Amino acid sequence: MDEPARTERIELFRRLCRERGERCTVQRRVILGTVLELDNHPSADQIFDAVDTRLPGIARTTVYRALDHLARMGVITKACHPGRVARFDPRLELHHHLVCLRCNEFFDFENDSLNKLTIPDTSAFGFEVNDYRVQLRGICKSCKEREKKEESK
Amino acid sequence: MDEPARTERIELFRRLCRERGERCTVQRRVILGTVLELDNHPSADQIFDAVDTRLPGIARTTVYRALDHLARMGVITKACHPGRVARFDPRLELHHHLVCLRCNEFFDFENDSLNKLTIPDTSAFGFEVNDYRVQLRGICKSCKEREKKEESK
DNA sequence: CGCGTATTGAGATCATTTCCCGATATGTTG
DNA sequence: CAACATATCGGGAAATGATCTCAATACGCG
Repeated sequence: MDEPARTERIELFRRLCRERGERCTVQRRVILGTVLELDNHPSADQIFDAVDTRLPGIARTTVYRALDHLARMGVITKACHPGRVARFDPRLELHHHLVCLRCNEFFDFENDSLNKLTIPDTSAFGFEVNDYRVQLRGICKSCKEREKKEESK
Repeated sequence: MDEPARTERIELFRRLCRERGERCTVQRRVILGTVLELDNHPSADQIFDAVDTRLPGIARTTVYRALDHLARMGVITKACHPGRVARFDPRLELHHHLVCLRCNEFFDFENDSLNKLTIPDTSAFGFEVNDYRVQLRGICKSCKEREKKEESK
């Protein structure tokens, strides 16, 4: 994400904090700024490494807590995927994912017609929908190549 | 899932194993049968507890390995969700999920129009799509109620 | 500027999953 | 249907990822 967009998102966070009486700490702002620079849906650990160069000595715990807070505030989101480590997504706008069922990796996927779905009525569940993601599930390029190689042995 | 459907799925597993030269062990069959009886997308731990009553003394490790194998064989799937423990889904047919971004819980959701999407072309990524899931992301009933209660304090 | 309170840092702890290796069971072949 | 080669199992240890606790600190309000 480019610099103006990052600044804008950080300002949004600042505004939301003020409105909701939440604290906009240095750590939270730097962590947010860092996530916005990473693509490929970084894990907490990758984010920690990147943040540690900007705020040396920051605690791992703080990163975990801040990421949770940022997600609760809606300025980043937690990604849905089949892997076991939490992964975060700086992209709030509608987009979709290719999910590999072999290696659990996932990739952004843009598609106009998938962006035009009408959100169905979920009130019977008392569930309030904010947005949606389509997950196209299958096998990624590198897993396919690896399996082909193993077969031919 | 009812008994005839479970038997059929286990037979499918047996057939696939034979075709692909994989071993169809007692443990794998019992673990598969158990997952098919559980709804609500059981975790490995819940599955272990349930299997332990049928094959007392089974190792936790075996359950983890078998679940992985069953997913690789395509007779169950790993679910995509924002939580940190792996969850498995006995349902192979097209269906969708309501995903709560507060508590990370998710629920099955059936919808005809969501079932009719045409799978877009992903060949540019070298990605082979098997099927898809739409995840409606938002806040579930109990989280909404809990937050309302906390607000009014 | 000063106060009350939420957040931070550090390390311990917990939960979940994976690894290692000797023992066992599976599927195949004669 | 017995014996063999090999993948899988069991058990315990280890790794990984996330959370808890509590004293010290810093944020935002007035």
